[in-house]
Amino acid sequence: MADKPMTAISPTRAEDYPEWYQQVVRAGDLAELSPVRGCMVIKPWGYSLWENIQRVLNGMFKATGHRNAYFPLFIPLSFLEKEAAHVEGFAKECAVVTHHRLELNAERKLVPAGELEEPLVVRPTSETIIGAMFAKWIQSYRDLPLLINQWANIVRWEMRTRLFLRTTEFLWQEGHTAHATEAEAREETERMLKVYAEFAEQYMAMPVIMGEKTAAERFPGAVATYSIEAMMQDRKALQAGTSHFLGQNFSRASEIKFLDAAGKEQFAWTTSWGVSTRLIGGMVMAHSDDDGLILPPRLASAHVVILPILHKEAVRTEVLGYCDRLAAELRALNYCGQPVTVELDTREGRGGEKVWNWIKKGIPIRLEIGPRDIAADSVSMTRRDRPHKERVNVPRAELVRTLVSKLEEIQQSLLERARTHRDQNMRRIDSKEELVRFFTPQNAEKPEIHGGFALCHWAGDAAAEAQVAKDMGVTIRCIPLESEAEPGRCIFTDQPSTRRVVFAKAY
RNA sequence: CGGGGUGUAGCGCAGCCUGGUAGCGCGCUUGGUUCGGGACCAAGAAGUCGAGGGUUCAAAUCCCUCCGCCCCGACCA
Repeated sequence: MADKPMTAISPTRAEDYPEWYQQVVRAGDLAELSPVRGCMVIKPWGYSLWENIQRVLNGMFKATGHRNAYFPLFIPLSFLEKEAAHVEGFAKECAVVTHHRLELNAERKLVPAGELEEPLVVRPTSETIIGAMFAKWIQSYRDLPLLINQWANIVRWEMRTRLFLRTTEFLWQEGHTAHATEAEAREETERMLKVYAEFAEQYMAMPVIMGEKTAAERFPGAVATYSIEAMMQDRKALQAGTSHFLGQNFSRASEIKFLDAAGKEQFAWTTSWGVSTRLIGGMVMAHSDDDGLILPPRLASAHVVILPILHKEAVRTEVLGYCDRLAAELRALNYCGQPVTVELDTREGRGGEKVWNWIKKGIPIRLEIGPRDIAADSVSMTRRDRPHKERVNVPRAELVRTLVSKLEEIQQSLLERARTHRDQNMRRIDSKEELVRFFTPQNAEKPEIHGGFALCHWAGDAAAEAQVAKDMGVTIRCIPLESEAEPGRCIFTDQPSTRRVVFAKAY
């Protein structure tokens, strides 16, 4: 029996997808678990992904008229109590600060001493505290719309955590806006959802479905919640971003009132929307393979690595000099409005080991340069989206001329690959039996990758929705916004339905 | 919070059943040979065996208590 091909990551996706994911994150040096339960340390290679995400999204938020601000980490308990549904949704996962001082006791142990009059909640989201400030800032219709965003950390005390996908503390961005009319607020909700969808597809190379959440999946306190849903390589759905139309629920709770042009007092209409470091987990699961990370060039921590081949002492200086000059020339190039980023790996050590190191880190392009290449004034290039053996020699001048378009080719090939994968695993399903078959693995002991997105008619029956979630762990991910209206009958209740919704297992 | 598992060197593990004072692989350090795709040889550093208590001449090993972590479930971006 032949051995299976050696892979840098073990287990492979097919063998054990969740474990593969953890190993890819670790081997790619993105993040690791911290001494604090459920919290992660994001390492430099992973954090630069977040910096790139921030940079691009910030530009998109500014372009749509938003401004950044910062609100406190601590929220008075009483603020959270103001909106009934909101309380219910978040109370169970709040971290609470009750003391403000530590003292040494007789055993030389630090113990909390000064009890707070009112406990402070570490923000699980900031609607209430931002609402309190909005109430002060808004008096007139001339103060509207108010379009604010903040980059912040959030704490939600989750039972189970996974690196990037669900951690106790995570980084995110939350936009909060207030408007004079319902129509304007609804428009904003949709606008930002589209910003997220564009970002996911154009930058993360991750195709998404935009849709509205059912009541069961709605943000606590929202009138309507919308999301972008992406399919991971194990065919499960990842909610990658949300946008909420909050109606007047929070403006009533926080008394965000204004005088309209007719001099009449009205409650403002608000929205909120966010994406988090979860996006990084999504990017990993959308593109990486059994040899580790594959990063989309537009967000990659770096674009190119140059690996000088330095075996012979005699030519060492010459090789390094050549590589330095090439690195400088490549850095002067522009990709997607940013300078091309180049890593020059001059570490000691065997070439093969270093090469695999960069494969696992997912860098889009590797260049190996030794005396033979220099003699020919060419470099040996390998693309992370192609097989590792597929190495091409490119004349140096041509490399410099075509590097940017190569990066863009990789970006597009990743998007195409992800789109094909999603489309191949998205199916119209017209009976409950077929749905059960679709989401039932062949091997119940050790479920293989199965299922996908099932497009089914559903007439809005919450009981049927809850039942399928309980029986199979399958939920309605969203009611797609861009699908064609199509009359049909609910696969559970046989009631008339106007359009299909997306059923899937989810993260 | 319920069910299951696990804790021994930086990481991954063996040793425990049948007590005798610490071992393997990877990594790390040093030297050498190698080197155009995951090298090899040699020497070395590194562990209060999760914590506390008990039994014993003797405990990683047996007994009791506590703690951490992981997986499954309920909850979630």
